[in-house]
Amino acid sequence: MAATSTAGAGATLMPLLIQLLRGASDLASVSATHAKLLKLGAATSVASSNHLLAAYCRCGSTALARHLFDGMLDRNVVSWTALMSGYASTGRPRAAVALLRAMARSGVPPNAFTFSTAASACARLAHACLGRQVHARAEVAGYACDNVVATALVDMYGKAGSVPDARAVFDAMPATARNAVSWASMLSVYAQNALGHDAIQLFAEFITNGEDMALNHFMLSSVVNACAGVGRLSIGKCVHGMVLRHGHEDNDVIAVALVDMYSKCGCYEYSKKVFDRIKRPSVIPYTSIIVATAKYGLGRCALALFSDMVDRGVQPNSVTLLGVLHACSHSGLVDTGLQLLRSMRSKYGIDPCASHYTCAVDMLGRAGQLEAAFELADEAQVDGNDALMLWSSLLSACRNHKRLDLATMAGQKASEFTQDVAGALVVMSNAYASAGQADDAAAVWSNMRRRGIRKDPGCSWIEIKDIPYVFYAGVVSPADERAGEVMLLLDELVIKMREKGYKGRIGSARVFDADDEEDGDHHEEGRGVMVGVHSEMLALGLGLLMIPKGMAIRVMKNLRMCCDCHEAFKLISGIVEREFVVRDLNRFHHFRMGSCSCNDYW
DNA sequence: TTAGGGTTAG
Repeated sequence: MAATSTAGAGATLMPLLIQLLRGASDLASVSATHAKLLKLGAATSVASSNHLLAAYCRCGSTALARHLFDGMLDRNVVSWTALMSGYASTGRPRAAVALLRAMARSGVPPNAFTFSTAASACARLAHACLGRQVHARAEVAGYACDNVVATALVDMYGKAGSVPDARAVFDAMPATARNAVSWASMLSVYAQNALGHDAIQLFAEFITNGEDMALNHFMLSSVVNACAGVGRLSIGKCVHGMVLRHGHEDNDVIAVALVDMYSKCGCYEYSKKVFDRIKRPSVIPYTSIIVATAKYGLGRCALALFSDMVDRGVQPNSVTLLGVLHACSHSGLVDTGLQLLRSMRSKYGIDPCASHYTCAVDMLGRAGQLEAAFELADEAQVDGNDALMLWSSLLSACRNHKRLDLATMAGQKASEFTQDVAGALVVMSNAYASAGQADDAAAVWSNMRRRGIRKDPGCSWIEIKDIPYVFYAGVVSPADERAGEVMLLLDELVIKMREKGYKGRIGSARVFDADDEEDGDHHEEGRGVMVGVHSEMLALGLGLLMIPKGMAIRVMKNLRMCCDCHEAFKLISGIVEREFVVRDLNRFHHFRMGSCSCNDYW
């Protein structure tokens, strides 16, 4: 009789206890509820065990969840999937994938929940091979066309860097199955894989085809991110308008994306404005603005933002400190930077890693303290790709400071650490060239050509009336309507620059004098002629022709700007009395009235 | 029991 009454009480209490479990986020309350269920004799049913399992996973106790799972007499698909999800979300995605195999052996058939969880685990691993196996299993089981599974697969392929596979899964989804999440996932696949133009294209498609779906903050942040990557200011501004119209201006993730976008599009002031609107900035917004400030060469402002952040009790992370070091590096604040590197651990509890050392080595190298840079590089004790980066950066510092003896040493060190054949060859050819061994350098290049090894070509681009124009060094297609005009304009500018004493090159060949006999073959009606003109010069030329006076000309480049082009941009900004903003691989240069914001320290 | 977004040197 007593037993019946307990069972009766259990039946009444069960929904309440399940409700408690669903809302529980701390281990203590989950354990307490577990104890109550045991007391009621209701803890052994599959349903209640599954609720307990999920609750333990939610509060991060996968060990307890596993213990419970192992003791279950009967397990269904929910039990397996809940534990899998627990592993995936607590940093053990490999264990999650292993569970999928164990599940197959156990004979419990997986469902859509299982496959989307497994795909998400593979996404965390960024492991295309494992992901493909999950995809194949889902296909066989007939769940690959489920919209959640397909979306998880899109995300997985994207995170694993297989963009065409992601797109194929997205394209295979029936249009009616695609929802805001699937579109947003595909968009972020492009954005995360540095395919900003494709992301923007997809966004345009979404706006045209998917008007019935609400434009959500995930999509907005991804597309802002894409605009940042490719420097499409006009689209970025347009999306900012959408952010405001859809009421997402208080979303911190979008705000950070906007800070980053404006900064990467050369509009530091807008970037700062967006940052200043964030009510209580956390570490990521602070880091973002510090990095932006550093890239504009405003080292002291970046340091001020950093101390403001610390004063407000926001704990910096490893990326923040890298940003601060970067600020010191680009503003010549060597002592401050070194102090920070030495006190990272004691002050902020963060151990310097390869990236911090590389940044500090770069800072010393930039300042010409090459011996100290060598010592620090040796001290860093890094290997693999990190070491390649570290020594390559020191190599370029040695070259810039014309220390050819040290350049070959750094080049030798760098090439010890690379498996990338092309990378090693470029490093070595640079080292030879710096040491004045031009023949050796040329031999390396011809060896590369013979073996069909290529590096990505340098290019620059400029956006004019919402259209991006891309230029490669020395490549001006005669079919381009304005190519002739661009070359003519550059010719004229070079003559004016020469009058001001410019001796540099703006291409792979020197700028010729009209009376330069040696290069007489290139003469054309007595005018100086340029061969292999650098891509940023071509972009600037088109900008000067097409962008109305009074508007700044913004040029993007995928490599570092060379010293000669830097000098040329300075002079031209004075000659034509216009402002230019150049975003190169590392930072910004703002040219105005014959000088640059970097004060020639970069 | 399932899917999506932010900062990172050279």
